[in-house]
Amino acid sequence: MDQTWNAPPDPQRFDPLVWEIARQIPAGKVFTYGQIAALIPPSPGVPAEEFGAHRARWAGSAMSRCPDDVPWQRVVNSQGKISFSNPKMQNRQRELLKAEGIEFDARERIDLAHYGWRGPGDDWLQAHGLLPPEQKFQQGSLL
DNA sequence: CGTTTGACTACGC
DNA sequence: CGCGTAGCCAAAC
Repeated sequence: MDQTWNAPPDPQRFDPLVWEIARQIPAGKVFTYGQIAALIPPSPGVPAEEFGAHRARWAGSAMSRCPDDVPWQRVVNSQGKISFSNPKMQNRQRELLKAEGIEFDARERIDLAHYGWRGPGDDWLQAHGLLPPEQKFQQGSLL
């Protein structure tokens, strides 16, 4: 539970981008915190290395504050597991995902190879000022 | 005002 | 494959 650095230096820019990307995730698919964050350009003044080291957690932080129209249940961690520590919330997310046709294995894990979303199209990314195709997912090594 | 508590991930055992 | 650790902030109690 050592959370370290919870929020980006520019949540006003970062958070809305996280939410907008999450809104693109289709029902029946899931995306990870790290994958969302990997599409966002580094915050001004933050070294790429440092940004990469914390962005996934920052994405989680942004999701904790997301507007009602964001399908928050479709965002899981890099292991394909639900990231809530609160059991009540874990159940809520699991039920919502099951209702969308997503299956969990015996260890409460989702098979990302099968249910993982491939991400927004390059055209969409470009239109939203996000990372160009050649940099997509390549910043750091996070998922 | 000190403590507790987090929607993460990679990596080493 | 499961479990612990680093990272070392900040808002809510």
